[in-house]
Amino acid sequence: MANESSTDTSTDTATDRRRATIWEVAKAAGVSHQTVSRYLRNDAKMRPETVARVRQAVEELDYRPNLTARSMRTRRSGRVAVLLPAVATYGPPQILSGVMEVAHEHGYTVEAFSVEGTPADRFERVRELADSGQVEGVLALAPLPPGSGGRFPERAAIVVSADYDDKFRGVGELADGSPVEDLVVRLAELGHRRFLHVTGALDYASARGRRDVFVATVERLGLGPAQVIESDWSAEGAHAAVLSLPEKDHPTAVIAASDVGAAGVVLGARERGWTIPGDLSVTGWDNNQLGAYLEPTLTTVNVDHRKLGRAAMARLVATLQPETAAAREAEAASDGPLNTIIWRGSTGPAPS
Amino acid sequence: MANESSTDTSTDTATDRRRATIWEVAKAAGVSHQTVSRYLRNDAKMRPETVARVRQAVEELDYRPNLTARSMRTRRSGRVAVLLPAVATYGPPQILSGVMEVAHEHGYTVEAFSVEGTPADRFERVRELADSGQVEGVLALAPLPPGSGGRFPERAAIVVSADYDDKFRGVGELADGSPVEDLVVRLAELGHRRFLHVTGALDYASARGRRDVFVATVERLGLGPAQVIESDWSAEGAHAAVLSLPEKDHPTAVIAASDVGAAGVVLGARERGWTIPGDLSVTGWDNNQLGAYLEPTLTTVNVDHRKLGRAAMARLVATLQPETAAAREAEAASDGPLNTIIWRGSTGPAPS
DNA sequence: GGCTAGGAGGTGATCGATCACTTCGCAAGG
DNA sequence: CCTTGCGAAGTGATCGATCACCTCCTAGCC
Repeated sequence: MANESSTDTSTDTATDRRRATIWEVAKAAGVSHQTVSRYLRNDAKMRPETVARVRQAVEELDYRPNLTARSMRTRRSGRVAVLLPAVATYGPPQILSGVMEVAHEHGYTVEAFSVEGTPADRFERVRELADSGQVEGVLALAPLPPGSGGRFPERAAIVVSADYDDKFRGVGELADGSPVEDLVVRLAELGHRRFLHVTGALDYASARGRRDVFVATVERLGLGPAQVIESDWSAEGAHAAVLSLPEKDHPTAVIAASDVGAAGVVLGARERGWTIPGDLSVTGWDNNQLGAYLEPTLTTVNVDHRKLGRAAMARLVATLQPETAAAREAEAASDGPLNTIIWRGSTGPAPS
Repeated sequence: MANESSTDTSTDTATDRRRATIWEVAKAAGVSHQTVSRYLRNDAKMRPETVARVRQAVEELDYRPNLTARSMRTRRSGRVAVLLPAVATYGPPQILSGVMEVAHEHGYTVEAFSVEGTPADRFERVRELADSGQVEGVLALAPLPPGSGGRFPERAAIVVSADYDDKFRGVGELADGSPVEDLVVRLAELGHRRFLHVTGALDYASARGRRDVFVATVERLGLGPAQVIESDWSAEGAHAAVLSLPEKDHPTAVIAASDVGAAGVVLGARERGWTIPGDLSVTGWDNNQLGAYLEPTLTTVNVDHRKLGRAAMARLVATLQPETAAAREAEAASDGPLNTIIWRGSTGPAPS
């Protein structure tokens, strides 16, 4: 509403007032340009008096190093590219916050790219970026085609393809499906014996991860062959899955791969006359804010997206600067839990 | 799960295989470096034969222009900065998608920054960015302090502070509160006469915008002094607001500033024994996916975030390249609606 | 034939920093 | 007294493009 929006400074001011160069600073300080350069790079071997003179000149002229010139000479751009999926319908910005935090902490600036299309398209884009020499590294927050790992015979840029998929659902070491194990174990303690997992779209690595953990856990607990119905994150898919269940000996606990899917499960259960959590316990994933206001309130998994982003960029930085690998360790060590389960009203003891 | 994650190319390959320069291309093509430069810049006045020779040399050497060197000479970085709020809990990535789309369409790369703290901190950061000469423009997707508009006496970079606030809720010309008017009018047609608006946090421009439109519309329709209760986007605040209403002649329609707030309203109404939409109609904002699964399903406002982002960057580009201002017009003209109301079960005729 | 116009391409300077050497000055050691 | 060593600062080359200006050549015209 206020008119503070859309402000442009007069372009002429911009043009004629050029920033001072290292030479001008040198002249003002009565030293050589190289001495100024030393000052900028914090070279230890300078007389305090000289340092002071340069410092003053820098301040008077409001000098700032031209990073373009610097990076031309040093052949280091100090930039990393982050590839974001273009079509993310879900995908918290906190992940990007975490990414930027770590990048800036290590002196990198972040260039954002988005890319439409298939994983193959993305792969091509990443190659291009890595090959362009514009950036030192590429962090792909969208999945690349399976097996593209070894296929980066490119130049300067190093690629870390993080384990995220199109919807920013984390998988792999960063955010694996392990909470599924906790969910199943706890529900088993509550007496549940027949479990069902309604998956996300299985071309998503995270969906596969959750399914795999589910299957492994159910079998480990000796709860018979795991029941899995493939779906696609949507409520409709989960809804249909519930309707397809047999009336007799139907599952009493459903692990959905998303909150939206869980909502579909609840809807389907209602239509079949099953009460929740009386006849059926349901869990979701994502901690959607409205989950606490569903009827019943929804048990879900909360994901610390910022931490996810931090870990991803820490990995890239560690690859770029092996000597700073300590950073990555530190990052890994700073673990509070990445995922926490929030138990609410949609889960309860198994029906007797 | 797959081991395609975290891949680093051998650094030595990166180091020794330097990209060919314009000079090497020139030598290979048997022309001068300047001719190669002409070829790159698509200079019209070249003999087709020469063009072919250069083209072949470029391909053979897999040459690509060093953009750092170019931008050093041309003094144009081709980069714009986008300032993202660090703490956004809500804030769809589609907005960033839209921003990047338009930037890339116009040949800019996008540098992402986030910033913690107060609007004043952000303002300082924007100044710094604009002043650094690193970027040609800054797009602030977080609000700056009121009145900071005229205070950018900086160099090259031009600043457009878009009308977004900490939670990416759009306001102003891009996404004003006008859907509020439609909501109120339609509900009035359904017989409602006593309206209540539960605001978002009023330091957010978008919250103020929605409130202002609400007040204006209610008064225009002659529905008496508008009833407004200040809240903060949260469910708790909205919940408390409902509990504070009088039993007699309470409002029959509540416009909440967010879906979460609407959920709080619904909860409060339940506790008071009011049915929805029988005794009370409720509307939200944001089109949270779970809104369709609340009891009752939630009427809400869907916002086209990608379009929002496109419009914002189009504005910046138009400022940077006034001659291309056509772009902005085109962007503005390509309007499907930015906001659409989704009517669902939480709204209905006024109680008789 | 001579002169001009303009197409096509070449030459050298330049952008603003860092790097690799060189130089200067002073003190310690032989 | 000369040499050596080293701290401190200076000189010139360099990164890879573009810009400004110059040269060459040929066609066209009087």
